[in-house]
Amino acid sequence: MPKPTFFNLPEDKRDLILEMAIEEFASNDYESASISQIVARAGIAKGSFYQYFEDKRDLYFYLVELAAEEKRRFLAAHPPPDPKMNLFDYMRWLLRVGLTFELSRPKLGWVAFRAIHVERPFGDEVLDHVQRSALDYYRSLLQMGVEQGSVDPEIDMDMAVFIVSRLFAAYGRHLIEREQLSLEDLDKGSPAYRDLDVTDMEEHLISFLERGLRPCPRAEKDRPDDADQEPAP
Amino acid sequence: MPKPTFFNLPEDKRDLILEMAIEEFASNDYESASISQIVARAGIAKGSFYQYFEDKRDLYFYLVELAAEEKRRFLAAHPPPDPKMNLFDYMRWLLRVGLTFELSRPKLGWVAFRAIHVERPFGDEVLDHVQRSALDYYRSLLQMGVEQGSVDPEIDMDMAVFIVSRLFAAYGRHLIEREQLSLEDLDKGSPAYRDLDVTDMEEHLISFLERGLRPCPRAEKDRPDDADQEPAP
DNA sequence: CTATGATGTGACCGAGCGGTCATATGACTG
DNA sequence: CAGTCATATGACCGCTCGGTCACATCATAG
Repeated sequence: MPKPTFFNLPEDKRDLILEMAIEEFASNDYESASISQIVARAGIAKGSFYQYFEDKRDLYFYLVELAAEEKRRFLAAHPPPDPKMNLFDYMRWLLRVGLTFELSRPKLGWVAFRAIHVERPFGDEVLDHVQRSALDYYRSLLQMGVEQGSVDPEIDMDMAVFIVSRLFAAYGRHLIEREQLSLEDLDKGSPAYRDLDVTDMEEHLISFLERGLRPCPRAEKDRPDDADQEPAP
Repeated sequence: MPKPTFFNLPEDKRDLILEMAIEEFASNDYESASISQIVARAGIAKGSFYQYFEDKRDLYFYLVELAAEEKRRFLAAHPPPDPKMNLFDYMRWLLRVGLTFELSRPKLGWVAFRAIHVERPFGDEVLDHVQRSALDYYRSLLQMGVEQGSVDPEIDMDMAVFIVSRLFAAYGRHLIEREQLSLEDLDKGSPAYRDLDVTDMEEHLISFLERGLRPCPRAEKDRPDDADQEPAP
């Protein structure tokens, strides 16, 4: 955790430092992210940085937790209209709010993506529970879908979690790349992306998931015998 | 491209250098991948390295092209039993062969993953065509599926390509992480993964894709009016 | 043998890194 | 005023980096 000194800082200064840190860790590996760059861009002395954080790793862990925390806060601040809605309507909401978050804090999104999917500079020490809690969230959603009757109970739950989590996680970055949106512009709150109409994409993805997950009226296709869903690993 | 000197090397030595280079670029960013580490592990002098490659970037580009080329070769060496088979059977084959490749050369897979999905140290200079050709491959597959009648022609093609490519790309890494397979062991040809029975996972993924993509006998659900597939962006 | 040209080598260079520390600054206390 | 304490600073340290270069090695040709 950052030292108390950091939290005693005026908010502007603290935010500026965090912004520069996020930018650095969003565009570089843990190894190549440079404290020297961060302090230079934030306009503080190297020594000051080490009054705020124990070391590089301290900052890194803080940023990753921050990313998770901010996303949680964002979701909580934009709750679905009806908490008991149909699973796929709920997913449509989740996809939309998740995208809005990713478009407004794209660099924070990259920090999390790197931490979860590309590098683990300190083993699974911290990340593990962040990733796991996201997966558990999807799992409970899908479980709810099964109970609602909107998800086929024959579906393999692990596979369903894999599919939904990967597609949802990739969705934002895919859209950013496809539309060639600039992370800088997005971060500055550029209104550019508001011109985007994503309802079609959203609809295509959700309706694909619905077709793939919902109970299937026809028999389980051509392999009717091995439909067990968890053949003890 | 590497200098002629590199290709004049005895095969063992060349392969050893490449193996160490792949290992380094698989576990590090472009920036943090270290030539010093590579030459140390390969047992050659720093000066020798620069007889073989122009510079770090030369090696990097070569490795990325190599990864793409090796995967193409692997697919070509394990062709599907019947080239005219049903789309989803074809996908089952592709998933299986792709997984086998990823399990036998996992580090090469990481080099490609980093290059395509996490970093572009030199703009889109080289990678673009590698990624694009993979996407075009999936697109033509799906197009074929439409013509076969196994894919719903109403499906949005871009979304379908997104879904299939992301899931296929994530599948191998997901399995490696889930089973906690060691990249070292896999690279050494450890037989460990042969004990794995992946047919169930495979079947779950493919049958999910089939449900999601196949023509839907029922009406287009509850939003029958806006079924256009590309409302000019 | 010598001469030549390709290949191998590691000390060396300037730069940037994470991190430290003696010192400076400034606000508050008495 | 002096004394104290939290904070700010940048020169500095040891290290590693990508890359270079003068030189060593060696096979072949004459």
